[in-house]
Amino acid sequence: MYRTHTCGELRIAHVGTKVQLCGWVQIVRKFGSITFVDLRDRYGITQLFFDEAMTLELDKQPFGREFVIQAEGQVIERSNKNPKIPTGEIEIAVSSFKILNKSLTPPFTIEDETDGGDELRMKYRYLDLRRNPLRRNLELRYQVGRAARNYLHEQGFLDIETPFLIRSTPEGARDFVVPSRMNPGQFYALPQSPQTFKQLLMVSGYDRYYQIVKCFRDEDLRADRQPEFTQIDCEMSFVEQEDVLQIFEGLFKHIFKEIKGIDIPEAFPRMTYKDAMWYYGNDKPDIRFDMKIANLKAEHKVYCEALEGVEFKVTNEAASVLAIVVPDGAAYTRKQIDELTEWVKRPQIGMTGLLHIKCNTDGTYKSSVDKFFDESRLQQMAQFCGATSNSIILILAGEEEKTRAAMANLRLEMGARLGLRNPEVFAPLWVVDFPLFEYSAEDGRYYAKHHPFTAPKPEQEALLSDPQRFGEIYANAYDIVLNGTEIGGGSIRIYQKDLQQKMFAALGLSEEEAKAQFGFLLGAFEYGAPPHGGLAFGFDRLCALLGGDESIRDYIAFPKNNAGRDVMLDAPAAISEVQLEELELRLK
RNA sequence: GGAUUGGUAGUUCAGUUGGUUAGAAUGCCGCCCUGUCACGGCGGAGGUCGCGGGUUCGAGUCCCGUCCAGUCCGCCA
Repeated sequence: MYRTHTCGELRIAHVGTKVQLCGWVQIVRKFGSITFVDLRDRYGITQLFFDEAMTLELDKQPFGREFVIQAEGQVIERSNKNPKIPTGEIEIAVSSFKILNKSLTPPFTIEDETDGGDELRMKYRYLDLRRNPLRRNLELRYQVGRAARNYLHEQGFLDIETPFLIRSTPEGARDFVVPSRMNPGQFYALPQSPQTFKQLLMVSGYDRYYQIVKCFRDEDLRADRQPEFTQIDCEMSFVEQEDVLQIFEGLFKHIFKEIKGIDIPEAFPRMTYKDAMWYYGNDKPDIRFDMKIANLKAEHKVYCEALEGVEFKVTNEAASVLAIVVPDGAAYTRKQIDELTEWVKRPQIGMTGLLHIKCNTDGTYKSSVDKFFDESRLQQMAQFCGATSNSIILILAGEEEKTRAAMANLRLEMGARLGLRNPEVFAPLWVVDFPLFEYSAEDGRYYAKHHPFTAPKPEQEALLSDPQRFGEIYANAYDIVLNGTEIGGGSIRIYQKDLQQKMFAALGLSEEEAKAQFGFLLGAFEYGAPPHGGLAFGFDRLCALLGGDESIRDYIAFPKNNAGRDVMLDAPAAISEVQLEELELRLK
């Protein structure tokens, strides 16, 4: 037996007990002829006391940080207690010890606030994972997964595995591909999601399915995007959108209750995609704070009459003129406004300028466009924006999509600056009624907004045969959004063969292509496919948000860097000539 | 594919207008210390300033290229 207790469990009540502990040496404090050693495992830290005789034993061999040791001794009450740690009232009077393994000096400190940079921490991930913050994150991840499984189990869902080696499809993200040795020149693809499999399971009658499952996308990465990531993937039969929203709102509330101890009794707010774009500039509004966008002008249509009949090129030539009201902003200095202007002019935002109107406490207005707008027009605009006294109205003007995206970013930035984006406040909502298609001007065609298996609103099915009106079609597709992050999305699916074929055709797939790539699904739809729908949650993102972080990297035990590399394994890497030959991949 | 920030001791960073022998903190090593827990005191070792080229009497510092890392845009149905 190596140990009788962990390093986190001994208390004053254990005094007198003979114990054996194992763990890593956090720090050695030599104090003349006696020695203190903090011994660490994932449960905590316990202080070991080496008296004069034991210190002499210690000094006989190299000993230092991160050595793995086993120590035996009696639990004694400390003469100087440490209230900062749970085991701080006791220590172990070591009577014998054994060095189980030595350690090099670690390249960074194994402490909550480490001195290690990101790159180093990634390279020595196994050391980084010894640190409390990472350990807590992985424990949180486990608990979130457990809560989800418990809830879904209670709701009668079955966890069914689906294959990782599947077929590449053209729609959506790039696939990771895997060459097949037994089928030279042919490739598997790793799934971007188990979408078609879960639909087939519905056809097979498994009417409530879920899986916490890895998905793979070969696209460029971000702080919240990894090439392999985990989804809580769910699908249900004989449901309408309302049923799906109810079940998964319940899942969400259950997770919040279990993980954060937060009760959310009321139903989540719902917002249409149109409203989200109109009032927040994107389809994942952060509703922890208000600051809605005022549409003075949108898609060349003027909504605020103050803009009419003014010889001002910037607003006249813009497709959109959007504004937000920043409370207490009337006192902004020239310097602050210039800095905000520079902020919106950064290439990532890409605006050419920022207009403002100060709404002073004395009822007067001072703006950067006084030359063009008289006092009454400024007042009219302020009223339109709902501006209160002592605020500043920030205005962006330009091309529709770009301006809307820029205003969404500016809104988030101002919210952050005003401290309105508290990570301990959670504001979930459903965004519903997504458009079925999204037009790509670059490719001159429509793409599925969600995916090609999403059903149009039933009353709009007929429009599928009229490409001129694709832009008008909406879907029973929905996202769940938390604090400005999309953490899940889904839809009611197509379950009739004819409709699915029409959808493929609308997306530019010929009948042959559709049959070659999705023949299995079309075939299945001929054998009694039930109406169904579902959704998938981004598990990594959900965990990061619950942990109060933006980046998902520290919620994944072994993540990749932003170039998709595993710097610990140094993967991806070249493979041998023999492997290349077996796979018939060698360039001849 | 693009924008941007960074790369200097094991680590985290500073390094002025281009100018003597490139610094600090921490870690590491040695000595001292019987109640520490961010222990303390004294001493010491530790550098191809990412790499290549250029400008210059002289480059950590300026220029060009390149590699690596971070953030963002494009991309991510």
